[in-house]
Amino acid sequence: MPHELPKAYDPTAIEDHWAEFWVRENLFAQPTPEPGRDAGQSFVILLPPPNVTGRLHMGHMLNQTEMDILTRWRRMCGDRALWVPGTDHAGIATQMMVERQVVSEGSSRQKLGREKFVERVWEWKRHYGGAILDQMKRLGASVDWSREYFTMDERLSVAVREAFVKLHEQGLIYRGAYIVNWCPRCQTAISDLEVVYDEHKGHLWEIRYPVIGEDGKDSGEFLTVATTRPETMLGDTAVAIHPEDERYTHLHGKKLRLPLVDREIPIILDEWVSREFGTGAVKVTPAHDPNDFALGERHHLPSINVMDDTGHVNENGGKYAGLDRYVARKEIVQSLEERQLLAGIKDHVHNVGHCDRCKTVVEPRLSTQWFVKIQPLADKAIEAVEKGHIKFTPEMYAKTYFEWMRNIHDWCISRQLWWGHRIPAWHCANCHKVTVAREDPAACAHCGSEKITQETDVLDTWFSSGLLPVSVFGWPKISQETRADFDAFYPTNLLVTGFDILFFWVARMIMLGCWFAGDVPMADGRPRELKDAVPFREVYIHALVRDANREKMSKTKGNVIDPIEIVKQYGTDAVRFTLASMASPGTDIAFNVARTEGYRAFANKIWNAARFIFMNVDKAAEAGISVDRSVLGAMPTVGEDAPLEARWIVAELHATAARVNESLANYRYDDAANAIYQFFWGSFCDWYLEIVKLRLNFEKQQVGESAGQLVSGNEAGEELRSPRSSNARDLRRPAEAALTTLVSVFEAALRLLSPFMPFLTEELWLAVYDGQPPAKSIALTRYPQADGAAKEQAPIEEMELLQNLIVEVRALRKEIGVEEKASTPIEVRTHATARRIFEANHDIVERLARVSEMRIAHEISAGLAKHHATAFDVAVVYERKVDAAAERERLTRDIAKYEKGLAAAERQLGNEGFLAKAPAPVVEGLKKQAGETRTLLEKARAALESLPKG
RNA sequence: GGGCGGUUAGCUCAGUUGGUUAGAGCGCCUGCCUUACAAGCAGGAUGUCGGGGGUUCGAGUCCCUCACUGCCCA
Repeated sequence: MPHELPKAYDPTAIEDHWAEFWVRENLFAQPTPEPGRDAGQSFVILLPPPNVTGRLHMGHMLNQTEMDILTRWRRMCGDRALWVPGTDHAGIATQMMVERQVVSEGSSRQKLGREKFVERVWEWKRHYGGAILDQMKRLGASVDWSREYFTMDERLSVAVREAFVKLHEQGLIYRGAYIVNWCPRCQTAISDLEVVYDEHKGHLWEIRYPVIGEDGKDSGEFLTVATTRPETMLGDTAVAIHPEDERYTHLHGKKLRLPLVDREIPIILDEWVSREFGTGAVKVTPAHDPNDFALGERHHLPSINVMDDTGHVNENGGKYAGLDRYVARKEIVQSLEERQLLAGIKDHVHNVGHCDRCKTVVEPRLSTQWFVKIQPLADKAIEAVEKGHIKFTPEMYAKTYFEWMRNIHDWCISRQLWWGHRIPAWHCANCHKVTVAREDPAACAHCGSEKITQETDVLDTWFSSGLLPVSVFGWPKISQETRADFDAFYPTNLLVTGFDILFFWVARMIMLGCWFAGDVPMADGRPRELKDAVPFREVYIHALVRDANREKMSKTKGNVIDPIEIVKQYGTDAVRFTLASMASPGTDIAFNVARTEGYRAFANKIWNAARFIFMNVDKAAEAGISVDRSVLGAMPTVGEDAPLEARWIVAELHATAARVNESLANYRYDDAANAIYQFFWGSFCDWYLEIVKLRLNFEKQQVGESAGQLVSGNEAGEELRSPRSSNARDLRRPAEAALTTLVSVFEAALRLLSPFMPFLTEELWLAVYDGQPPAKSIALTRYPQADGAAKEQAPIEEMELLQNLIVEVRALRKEIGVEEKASTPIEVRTHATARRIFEANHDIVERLARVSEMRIAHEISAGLAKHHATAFDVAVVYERKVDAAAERERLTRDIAKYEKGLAAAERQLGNEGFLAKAPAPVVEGLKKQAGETRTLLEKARAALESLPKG
């Protein structure tokens, strides 16, 4: 059956097909292992669940490419590989999106009511929620789709509820009025992490507060306070000064009259106050500032909340009630000015917190929320990393992790939303106590009253995603019958993610995982130690994908690259390879399509190599020669009598496989990708394919044409024989052997490449087997592993010598202007070892350097242009005059280079300290190199002198 | 304000415990449609490794310092 491939590789023609095939065939499903049967080593990765509302961006693609490469690689290495996909319900984001939709229909969330609104969100999810995973399918992610989860699934909701109840039982959940970050637009509390700070040019208003005298009337004196948020003065309950601030000593114990509100407030003394900032007197608003709240606690001050859920002044604001906070600010400043209570306005740059989700300025506000007392969980999480149970790559991120973990604040987990896991707590109208329960209670657990209502708040989205490593494998319902998944797959091996969710997600998973998995005994019944309670053993943090100019991609800048678009243009494989080759740990990726173009060319190169190979396989078949398929699928080997190029390419393949495996083990995707690229293009295509053309001679059965004939130089006419000449009686055998090596090396190289370029390799691999593949997919074959014995140096060194000769001849030809098509004789002066190699492989030199005849000579004939290497001198026999000026320039440059190098080497070798202290191999290496440089220098100098003058 | 990075060829980046004359891709220059591939082949040019100081026989690599730059936290 002839293989017919189009001349240029068109990824769009095959990618959709394979993407669908992999999903349809459920190729990457990893079934639950049979209990009690050790099915080998697991490799488990959890996909960081994208928001269900999300669209795939470049960051996702990088993340997924890295995970897919590792998963495919481990799977091919024989591990029980499992990559679990899913989506996050993304509380605020999803609620906002559906809310907008509802509003556009003329309705509203409130009009619909909670139940109907939540049903609408589910409906939305059913229709559009799969979009991002569909995009993922298109990228070829080798996940187990049968295990797809959604954080609001029943199964995962049970885990959320169990976690909450358990923490509550352990006294680690509390509810109370505290200052939280309030988003007036989302109308919910948000956690510290969800606040992003932006530098903002604002003002510092200085307000004069009248001091009340002994008589209870205004004394005529004022205390001036400075504030960036004058509207919060409505809620002031004190003014604080530093106890040792001499400017204000006389005011100790006095009271002030709060302007506009006309409330008496005390002057309090606290060392927290900075004497340098503003006027050294600070207004205290416990209900609207975290520092003030702490001050209020210390000094037992009342808290007066003056803001409602929407950021408008509430009834506590007197005549300002109902005004938006910024309108109120304006009016208050104006009123103060009218009353001559405004001492000044200064420009002031400060950081303002914004809602991570909607960018609205956050209002710190006193409000009743649910919190997790985090310290006990954090302690375990710190220990897990300190003791090395979890390893970070790059290691640097462990520092960031510790920094945050050691300064952690209690986690505000309640959100005033409708979309999410509703907090399993019931308020009693009778005794006002709270009942927290696994099953919905019918009555108050404290007084038995049936007048109970469920808490309306839902949990922070990260509470459920933080539980994923335990919940996707069945926690908390882990019984004798249901524990196989947990035993086989927990802890997961690796988490691959961006640093942006290091605290949001990674840290929370570590805390919750260590906390809850610790209660699950090991498969053999032993108690689980911390090292096995961790949610993952390693964390790989990848960089940010930026645009080609290193700018952060953002919608407002308009520099966002849509991965799907770029994939359509260049092919998924090329984009994946771009990301992999640039994914050096710790460095951001400047995504440059020029690189992608280069890797599309790489894909095309491989495609065409395949065309060449198939063409020859077909030609051979016509001559009755077929490839021995039984040798495919393993690591290729060759006998000692095989031609140099065969021994060389096999050695290179083994060396490359070793390097790729090692690089991947260290998350060096860039090293691995570059090694494969170099092998495929630089070694396999540029050298091996060109040489192997000499051997693929199927049609003609004549003898002695290419083998055994060698023109000797002036060596007394000695006839030299090629080692292959003994096989000359049957030319089919070497051709068949060459074809087999060619195909088997190519097949192995495809497997090596397949985690990086799954589509192209799938297509070509199947073509290699011509409809009779040993597996359904290349992804289910074995990954090439280097065999120590096959990694020999000799063929690599011999080949290098040959390559040097060929390159020198090509350069020489270019310099003296030999036409590309012309073949010329060459003269080579060399020592015995190199001579043997050159002579044995003269046909290679002849073909690759367009040499008509290789003459081994004692001396290069006078007048010929020549080049020098340490092992040989070579000249091209050609009548055209040497460009003496250009030659002089080149030699002068070379001489300068050699002199510099030699001087440096001799300086070191003359240094007694170096000789005494440097390790012997280094000294030996330097001596050898100095010797070689000296040879080259002498040769170059002689050549320069022998050049015709002028 | 605290913490953590980065600075290597025109561009984007490698350079793992200090060890020979610092690499790759892209781009650039020159010549080739050599029937696998012009998305190609062959040849070529390109660096005071941010500045300064130190440790060492030896520093792109370790230490100090300065400059510029990015990120995280408050």
